[in-house]
Amino acid sequence: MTITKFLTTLVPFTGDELNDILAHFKKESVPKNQILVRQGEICNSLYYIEQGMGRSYYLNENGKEITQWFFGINKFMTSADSFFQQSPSIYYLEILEDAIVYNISKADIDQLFAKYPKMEKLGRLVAIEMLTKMVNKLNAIQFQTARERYEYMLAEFPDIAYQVPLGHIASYLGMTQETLSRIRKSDSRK
Amino acid sequence: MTITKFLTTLVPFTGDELNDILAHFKKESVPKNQILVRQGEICNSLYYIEQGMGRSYYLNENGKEITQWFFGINKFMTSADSFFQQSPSIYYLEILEDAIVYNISKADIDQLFAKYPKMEKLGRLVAIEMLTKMVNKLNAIQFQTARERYEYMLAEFPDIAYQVPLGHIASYLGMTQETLSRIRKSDSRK
DNA sequence: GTCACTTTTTGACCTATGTCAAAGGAATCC
DNA sequence: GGATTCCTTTGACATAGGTCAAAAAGTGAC
Repeated sequence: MTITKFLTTLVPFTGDELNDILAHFKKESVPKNQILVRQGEICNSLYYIEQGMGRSYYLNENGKEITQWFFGINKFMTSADSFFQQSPSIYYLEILEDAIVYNISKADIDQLFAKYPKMEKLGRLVAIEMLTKMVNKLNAIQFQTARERYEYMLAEFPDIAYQVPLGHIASYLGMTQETLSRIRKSDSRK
Repeated sequence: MTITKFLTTLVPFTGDELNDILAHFKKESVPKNQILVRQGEICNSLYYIEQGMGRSYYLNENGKEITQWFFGINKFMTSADSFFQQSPSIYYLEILEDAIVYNISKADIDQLFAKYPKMEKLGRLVAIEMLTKMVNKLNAIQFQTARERYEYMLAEFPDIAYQVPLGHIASYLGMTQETLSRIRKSDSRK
C-alpha cells in the first residue's frame, strides 16, 4: 500500500490536502542494520514504512538489548515520546530489513497539525491504535505463560516472527532466548 | 483542580470555547463500588475525575478480577477502545471511592472534535500521555521482579497504593496477593 | 458486642522459567 | 572456502514466585 492510500483510508483527505501533506514527507531507502535514532538523542523524524521492518529497543542495566516494539509494513515508526515531547529517546530505532520509508520532521508535522484539523484527527487515531496494541501486549505479557506470549507474537506480527533473530523476539516477549528456543522446538514436534 | 483549569493547562482554549465545551459535560456524583460499564457493553461516556478514584478490570478465564488500570484525580477514565471505536468493552469500569466526575458522551465529544481543532489536539495529547504511561507499565511488568513492580506502582500511583484492596493492586501488577503481602511485610521491616 | 463476611497474612510445597556453560549451525568477510 | 563472528540449541541446576490451605485480622450490620 502506498502512503497516499494509507492516509486516505484513515481520514478522507482531498487531493490538494494530500499533495500538500505528502510534500512534507521525504522518501528514503534505509539499509538493514541502520540505526535511525540512538538512546539519549532526540528523535526528530516520524517514519512511515513502505517496505522493510524495524524495531525499537533499549539497553538494560546489564547492557542487554531489550526489544520494545516491532514496526512492519504500513506502520509509523518513531520513538513516540521523544518525537512528540522532543525529549531524549529511551529507545534505539533500528531497521532490521532493507527498507523504504517516508520521513517527516517534528516541525513539519506540527505545521500540518496546525493547518489541517484532519491531521490532528489522523494523529489521534494513530495514537489510539498504538495504545490499543500496547494494551494487548501488556495483557499478553502480564498473565500468560511463555508459550502463550509467543502465540500472541505470532498473531500480532505474523510476518515478522520468522524473519528476525530469536533473541530480538525473546526480549520483546520478556523471556530468555533459551526458553523461546525450547518453545519453538516443542511446537515443531506437534 | 477544576476541569476548566485542567483543560486550559493542556490547550489554550478561549473563554467562549471553554463554555461551549463544558456545556457538554455533565457533573455527577458516583458512590463507591458503582460499576460504570460492564464487560461486553459499549462504553458511551468519557469521565473526568474531579474527586475519588476508579479502576478498570476484566475477568480472566478463571473468573478472577484482573485490574487493568487505576484512574486518579484529574484524569480521564473510560474504556478507551470501546469508547472510541464504539465496540464492546473488554473491561469493567468501577468507582473505588466516592467520586465527582464530569461525563461526556461519544456523540458530544465527536461534535466537539469536529468543531474545534483544539479538541482534536487535546484528544491527541491525552492519548499520547496514556500511551506513555502504558509503555512505562509494560516495561515495569516485563522485566522487573515483583518487588520492583510494586515500587513502580508506588511511584506511579502514590495516592492510590494505600487506599485500595491488596488484591486489586496485586492483579494490576501481575502477581498474586500472597506475593504482594510478603513484599509489603518485608518492606515494613526496613 | 457478636455474627458474618471480607481481606490479609502465613506456611509448606511445587513448577515454570531463569542462569550458566558449552556445543552446533549459519552467515559474512576477505 | 576457511576463518571469524554471530545465532541457536541443549543440558544441568537454581530460584522467584505460584498454588493451596488455613489462620488471623479487619469491617460492617444489627
